[in-house]
Amino acid sequence: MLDIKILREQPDLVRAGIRRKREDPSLVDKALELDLQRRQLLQKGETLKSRKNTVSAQVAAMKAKKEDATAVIAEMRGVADEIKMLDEELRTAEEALRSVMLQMPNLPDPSVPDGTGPEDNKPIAHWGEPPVIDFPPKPHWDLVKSLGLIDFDRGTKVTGAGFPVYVGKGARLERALISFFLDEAMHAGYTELLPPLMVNADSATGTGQLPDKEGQMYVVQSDGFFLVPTAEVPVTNFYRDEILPEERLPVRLCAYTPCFRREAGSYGKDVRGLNRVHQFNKVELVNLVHPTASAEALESMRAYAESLLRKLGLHYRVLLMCAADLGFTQTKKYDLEVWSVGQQRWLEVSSISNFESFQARRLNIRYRPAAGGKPEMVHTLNGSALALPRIVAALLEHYQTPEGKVVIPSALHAFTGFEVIG
RNA sequence: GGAGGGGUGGGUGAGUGGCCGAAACCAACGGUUUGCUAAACCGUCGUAGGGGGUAAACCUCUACCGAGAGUUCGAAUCUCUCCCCCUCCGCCA
Repeated sequence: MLDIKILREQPDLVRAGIRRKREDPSLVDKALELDLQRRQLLQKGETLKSRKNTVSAQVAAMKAKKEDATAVIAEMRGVADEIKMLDEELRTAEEALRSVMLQMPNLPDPSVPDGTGPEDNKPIAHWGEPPVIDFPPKPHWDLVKSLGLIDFDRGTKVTGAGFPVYVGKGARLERALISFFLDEAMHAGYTELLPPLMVNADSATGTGQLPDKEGQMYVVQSDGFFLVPTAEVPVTNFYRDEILPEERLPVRLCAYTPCFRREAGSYGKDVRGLNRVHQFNKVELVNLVHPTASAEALESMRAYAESLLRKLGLHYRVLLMCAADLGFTQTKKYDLEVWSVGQQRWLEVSSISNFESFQARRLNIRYRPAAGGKPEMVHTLNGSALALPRIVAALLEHYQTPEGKVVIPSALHAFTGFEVIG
């Protein structure tokens, strides 16, 4: 959520940002109108309440002096109802304003390029080379089948399509990658959380899954919970409604969780193998930082995620997302994509975003300046480090041998306990 | 799931209809005192939203004592619903 004060003070700036995101700038005018209406109602109601308080104090004083207060009381009878009505109107206005504000996207950072879609994302860095393979490389869905690493069919039987079962060395490889990513994060100074896999509606609203993206989450109807679509949700909500001392910043948290996504509407393309599944594993980073530090934090998170790919020896590229391809809550975002030899295409394995104060305002996470003064919103960032399925896909394809085996990169040996599959 | 107890400011904790945004203590911050430290003493010490003020300072109003609704001229205090925590019982990994 944006700060309503920015709308009041610099509406043009906000409109321009919204336009860059290809969303509706007239939201600004709607919000300003509702804001004005809200303040008028507020003033009316408060004047009345002030009078009520004054008169009530008079009644108390009169009764203390054993005077007759019935006249005054009679005069005030009915004022309570009037106040109630005004409060009701005010509540309606506030809800309308909030609903408009919740529809208003975060503004893109000035360093984000213009664009109209994914084709305008800017590749800004490459690392490594596609592996030299002098035989027809297999896609990972063939490899996991022939090597018995993942059983998609039985997963479909047990739950449904998109719920793979990892088997034997496949399961072990998955676990090894999770441990590797978590250990690396710990060495980089992150505190590990193992959070709940279900969250309540407040948490889902705080990070922006609700109200818009409800259809993307699995819902536990009977208890009003949502299965986490990413660890971002429980982890960022960890400090919801809190005021942190400035000395505590930056807060750097990491967490492994399974991620549950309905992926409604994405049937058809790109769903083969591990490209898109309903449950997958991911290690996520969350940073809560001082407002002046978020730009730098974004870069350092990106550099950290890159370091993981380098240790795994995977060919990758970095994309700076254009304004149109930014998510609703994001001001700036990098995607990391690894090269899939078997599919001859790039696969997104990490997305690193700065939300500045947008999420913090929804979540009400503030810090108290060390110098004293009013609490201010922190800036939040998150990034995958990393999402497992496509890493596994790229890794199996990248390190496959002509005999159909797979060589495990040395960084993982300590975690897998084996160096080759097959 | 059943029975009982409870949710008050950063913490402990008082407050059963008005003078309560809320005692007291602790913590924190500023100061006085002090050779240094400690102690003592004085002061400050919640959040949010309006209005005023050129802005900061500051002034002023309103709301908030788990959440919501109700009773009343007036609610932290009484009533109802819900949420959460604790204790005991049951069930259970």
